[in-house]
Amino acid sequence: MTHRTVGHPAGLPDDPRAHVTAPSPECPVEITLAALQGRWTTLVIRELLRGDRSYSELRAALPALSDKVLSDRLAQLTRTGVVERHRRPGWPPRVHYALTPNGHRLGPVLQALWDWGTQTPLPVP
Amino acid sequence: MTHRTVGHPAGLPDDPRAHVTAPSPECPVEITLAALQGRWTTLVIRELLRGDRSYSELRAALPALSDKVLSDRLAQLTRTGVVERHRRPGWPPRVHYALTPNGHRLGPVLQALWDWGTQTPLPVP
DNA sequence: CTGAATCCCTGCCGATACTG
DNA sequence: CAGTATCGGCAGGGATTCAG
Repeated sequence: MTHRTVGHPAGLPDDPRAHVTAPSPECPVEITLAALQGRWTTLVIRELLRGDRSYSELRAALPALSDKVLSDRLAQLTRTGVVERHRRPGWPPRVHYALTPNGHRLGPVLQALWDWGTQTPLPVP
Repeated sequence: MTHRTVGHPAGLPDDPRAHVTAPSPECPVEITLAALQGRWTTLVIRELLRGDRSYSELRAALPALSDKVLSDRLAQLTRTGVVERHRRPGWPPRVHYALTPNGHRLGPVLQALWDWGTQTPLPVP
């Protein structure tokens, strides 16, 4: 959502996207949130941060995740440049999924999310 | 979503939430994503990172944001411990919103999201 | 001024069934 | 094995209107 949150530690000196007054898909914050968006997304990324996985390995690791949503998530992550598909020719079909370099850079991002969550009491519903 | 993303830099040595196999509201990553969730949320936080704001100042800063969604967001952020409300007695009613200490700690989180987004090419639709 | 209540519409996600 | 097709329920969010 277009931030220049605190100081200018790492962003451009005066990025115009830091001053937008409405949600914009070009804002870096929204780009990242869009990549992480959707139920199960971060769990799939977590599995792949531990190493490459085939489709069935992902299904086994996340048993409650349906085929439809799993392939949706893998397609989304492929579109957003987080994940790469690798097809092995022959039979039976074998497809491996691996994080791209960009995908690996989500490690620190998830760590930041984890850290804030551990310092925060659960909201009282 | 329950991660222990890379190594154990800051999390507990063996937090069970790092191994959950389904989305869980107790996972620190999900707690944070829930706090940031929803359209306009991060823009509201950005405004408040720049300093306290009254309701009408927030409306002026984000003109395309409707009353309903603005009060929804402020209620959500209050529930999640990010924002505090301060009513000024008297007339006309004046309400100021300010980040809590926890809210200020979202600065580095948004910075991490910003940084990843700037290193990532926009997906080709 | 600062919201809450209502209505409607859209898009997500889960379940099930089917294909290369 | 690795997906796609289809359907339905439900929640998110925008516009408008009403209230303290």
